[in-house]
Amino acid sequence: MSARRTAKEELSREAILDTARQLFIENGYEKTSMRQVATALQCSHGAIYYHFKNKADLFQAVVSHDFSKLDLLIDEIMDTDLHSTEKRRAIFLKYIEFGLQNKSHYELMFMLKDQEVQGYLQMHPNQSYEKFADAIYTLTGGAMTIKDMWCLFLSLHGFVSYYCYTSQTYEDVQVLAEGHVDFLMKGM
Amino acid sequence: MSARRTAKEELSREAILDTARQLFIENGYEKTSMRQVATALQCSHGAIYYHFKNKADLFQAVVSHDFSKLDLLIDEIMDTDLHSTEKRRAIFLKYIEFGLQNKSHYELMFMLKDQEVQGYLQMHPNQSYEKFADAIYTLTGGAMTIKDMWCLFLSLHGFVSYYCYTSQTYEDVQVLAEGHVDFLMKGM
DNA sequence: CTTATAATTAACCGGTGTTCAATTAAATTC
DNA sequence: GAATTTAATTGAACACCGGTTAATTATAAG
Repeated sequence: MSARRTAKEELSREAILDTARQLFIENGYEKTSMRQVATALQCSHGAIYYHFKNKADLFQAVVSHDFSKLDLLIDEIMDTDLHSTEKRRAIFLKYIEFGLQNKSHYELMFMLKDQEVQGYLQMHPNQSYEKFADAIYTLTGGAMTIKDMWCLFLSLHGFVSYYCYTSQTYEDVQVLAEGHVDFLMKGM
Repeated sequence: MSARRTAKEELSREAILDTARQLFIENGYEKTSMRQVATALQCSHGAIYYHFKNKADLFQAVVSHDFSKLDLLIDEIMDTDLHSTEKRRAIFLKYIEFGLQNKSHYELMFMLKDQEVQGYLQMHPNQSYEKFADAIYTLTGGAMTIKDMWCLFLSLHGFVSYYCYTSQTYEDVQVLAEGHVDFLMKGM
């Protein structure tokens, strides 16, 4: 193969990010290798190092881009004209969906303590909880205590956290997720 | 060094288990190597293979031993003469206490992603849940659905899982734990 | 034509789980 | 007590895989 691709086939930063994202999400940080990413991109593993300093840097780039997605999803729901109870239900479910469709991101936010990556990522894990709590607080008209909101959050987190460690996708456990959300709303 | 140790310094299965447990707990499954275990034991890495078939087998042996602890704690509560509602509360709280007082064990039991080991291990978390579910089922006189029980379990798991990744001890979050249990019992 | 750019490839270095012939201590037999 | 057998341990070797670097080469741009 030629030592440099033709213009149209040039490796773009975006293409690397997209492929890396997919693999990180699928297999997690540690079980995704630069060589895997390169193979999936059909390029050499060395090429990636032209665009990203190292593996942690690549991961950081992927995650920091996706980090605002959850906030956006919550905003979207808040902007619908659903009834507030339904909005609440939708947010709970969306939270689970997001967590399980971005398992490795979720791990990073709430569960990972890898020092190698930690150095690169100075983010607040509770940032996404704040967004969540604000929304729920608004939707219940302030009728819910801070404490109960935290319990609710932890109970959702339990679902995500558990299924993060299985190979099941969100689609696989969607019905269970809906049941879990119903269970929690019953107690509110 | 001689090719075989003297009788008193012979490598015992128990010694390997104890050292391996410590390392698995400290660093997790994937970041603990057979060579590390051997180094800590001051023996050769080959020696371990005389006592255990392979790494997953060693890990399995460590974890299966520790799993029975939780079952015992539940039995203890069931054998008290508390009222069934109080037993329920006590079991929930004990579950959290166990999880947070054995954070690394808990991680090993419920939060390990390794495919290689999950095959070996998946039986145990489920078995441990069965114990939990049986107890709750008995205490509610069969009034609770299987589904709701699983939700309850996941909601407890959420609490443990979250605080597993903080430096806080069970004592630090005991009040919060009691609140969480109350929150969940309210919804039952 | 020259230069900057972007890709390839080999290589380095350290790590992994696992196997196995060789070795030695202990146990058993004579 | 000596000879033999058995059991436990060693350490080298195997066959990988990992991140990262650097020299090299081919393309595009100026």
